[in-house]
Amino acid sequence: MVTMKEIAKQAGVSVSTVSLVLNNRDEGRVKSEIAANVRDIAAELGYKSNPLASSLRTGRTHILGFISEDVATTPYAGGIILGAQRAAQQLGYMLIVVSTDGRDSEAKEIAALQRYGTDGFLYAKMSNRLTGVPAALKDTPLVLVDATDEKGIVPSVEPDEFHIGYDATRRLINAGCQRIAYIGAADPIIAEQGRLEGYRAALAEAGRAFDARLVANVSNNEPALEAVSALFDAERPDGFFCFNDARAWYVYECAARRGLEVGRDISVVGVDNHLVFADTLTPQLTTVELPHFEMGYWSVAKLVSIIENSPLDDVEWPETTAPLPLLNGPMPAKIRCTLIEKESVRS
Amino acid sequence: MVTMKEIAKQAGVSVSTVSLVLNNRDEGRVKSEIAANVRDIAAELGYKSNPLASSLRTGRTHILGFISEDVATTPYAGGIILGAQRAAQQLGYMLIVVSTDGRDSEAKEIAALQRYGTDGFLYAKMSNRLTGVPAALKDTPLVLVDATDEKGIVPSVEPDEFHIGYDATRRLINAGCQRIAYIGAADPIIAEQGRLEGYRAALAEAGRAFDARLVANVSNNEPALEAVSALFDAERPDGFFCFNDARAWYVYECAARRGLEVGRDISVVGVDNHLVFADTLTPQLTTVELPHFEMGYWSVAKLVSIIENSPLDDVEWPETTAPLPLLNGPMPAKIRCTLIEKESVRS
DNA sequence: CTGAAAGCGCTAACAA
DNA sequence: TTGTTAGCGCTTTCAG
Repeated sequence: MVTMKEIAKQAGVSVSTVSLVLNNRDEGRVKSEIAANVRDIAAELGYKSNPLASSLRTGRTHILGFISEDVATTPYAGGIILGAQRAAQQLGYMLIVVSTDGRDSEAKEIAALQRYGTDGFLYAKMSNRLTGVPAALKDTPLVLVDATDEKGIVPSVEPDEFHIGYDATRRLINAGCQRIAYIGAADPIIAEQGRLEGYRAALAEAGRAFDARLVANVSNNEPALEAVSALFDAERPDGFFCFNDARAWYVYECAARRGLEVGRDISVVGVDNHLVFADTLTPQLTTVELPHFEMGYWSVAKLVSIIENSPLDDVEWPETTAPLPLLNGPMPAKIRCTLIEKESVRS
Repeated sequence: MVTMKEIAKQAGVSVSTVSLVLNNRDEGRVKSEIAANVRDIAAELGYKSNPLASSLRTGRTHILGFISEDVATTPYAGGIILGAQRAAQQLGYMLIVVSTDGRDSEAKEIAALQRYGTDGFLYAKMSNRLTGVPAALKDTPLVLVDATDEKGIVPSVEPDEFHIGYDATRRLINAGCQRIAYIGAADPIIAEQGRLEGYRAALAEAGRAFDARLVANVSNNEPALEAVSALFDAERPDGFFCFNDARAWYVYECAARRGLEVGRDISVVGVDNHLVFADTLTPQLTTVELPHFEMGYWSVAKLVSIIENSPLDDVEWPETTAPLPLLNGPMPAKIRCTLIEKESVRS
């Protein structure tokens, strides 16, 4: 590893000058030719700053901690982490991801991260839950990811749940479905409430009455299949909006057993958690894509803006697939979901 | 953060004495009462070493890099990473996971990690592939995870693919299946070859002829379902060994369409990549569990033993579910897979 | 058995 | 405009 000392020697200047130049603090402090020379030598020698050494002095490690309960075990989280990592890399930070199983390991992991001088934390939960914040994180720069602070204090980045439900239901309406069922989640999470509201709003807008019999709230367990099965037979829906793709699987299974074909006899829209379905396996499923990558990216950008006390505006946005408008016409296609940013309440 | 300096002041000794004691290098160098006193004060004050500061002097950061191509995007990897993280934590290391999409980002990520003074690297691929090793990693302590070095130089930890195929097929034979199909992968990867060999060996051992018509090698794409469907109708197998659970899904779909019930009419064993199936969704699927957690754990333990030049024996093994023996009798159940450790060729 | 002192790579006052 | 110096927290000779 080439150090500033070596560059200083080669350039015939002192280390502090090199430090000034390489940190772009040389404006009006170092003669421009010297600065240029230093930069040249640094480039030539392939100098890479040693962030650990500088952290000792500055107290900034440029390390970010990403904490999630079980997120890292699910593919769902992959995109978020990828996006977070990309943002971190572009902004000159290193992301350390830890997934904690239970309450106890969480505190331990946080402590371990803090020993490494983490500059700030991302805290992620699955499926937009209301959540408390670990005490150890109170006094650190912090952004919640796909979660909402129950006290409304900590800033967060989360999906626009209402529009997920709204867009999905609109799509089914536009596809000509007459009886649209909602296969929801049994847990009291924000995602569930928001999506259900969106479903109702879309129905109302189309002048249709809400019918509670068309709604099944199920968990990820054995009886779920029976519940969906019962709904299938009792109500004979021709459209299904599913809370996630695990729920969509139940619909697929029921359809297969009844000789119904998805895409011809019934239409299904599921929110994509990447939990169950690969695209190739379920070609007829219309998925609402959660912008996981963007969620991760945005979260890190926001965290860094807090840490560096800089505006969020000038972060470079990654090239991303163009948002797909809500189309009339045949299924399937992708529906793009938007994100919400909740500001911190404390100024 | 409480520093050694403070402890030294409180104890009325110098920092170096504190350092000696807290690193357990005090034997015969520091009077035992003083040592005890220092330890007490450290505990009382809740002293945590600052690994970054010590790394400056020692050149060891106790940071490990975990690199994987796309592993982090798939749930498959979750267990590996969890295990790796656990081992790292127990051995006093911090694990930084980066997943690279393509070749270019890989080099960049490695460089970024190396700037943070990574002590060593884990390099993971999915499904046990033969792989080359990035040039930048040549001179670092390195262990391959679920992959095999094509040159046979770098040590690796990987599943025992042969036994996966063997155990799965045995299970189907013992369950009474007469015509056992193998739904394999189309890619030329070690996992595929090994599992197929295991399948053939189990058949041979049972005195059954290998029948190529019962084997379908498919990719994760649309035609796969047709291929499985064709096999279903042409050969009418009553047992299926599937390369992974994505392949098992095709079998489920085909069965559902034909009114066949898995667990009654046909038996299915799939290798568990957690890609498609949650246990609750496919109660009748017998899965060969890949010991992802253990693979991650073992890999890190091995890497650390290389870095610290210490024997692998005294690493504490995590409590793990007892291995399930191969049972005669009814399906379903779990089959446990063992791991192989390949030693480095260079002594 | 213990402490003083140097130094890891870098930054930030302060002098010059 | 540049260099000197001190110090971040820790480890490690080397004297005492």
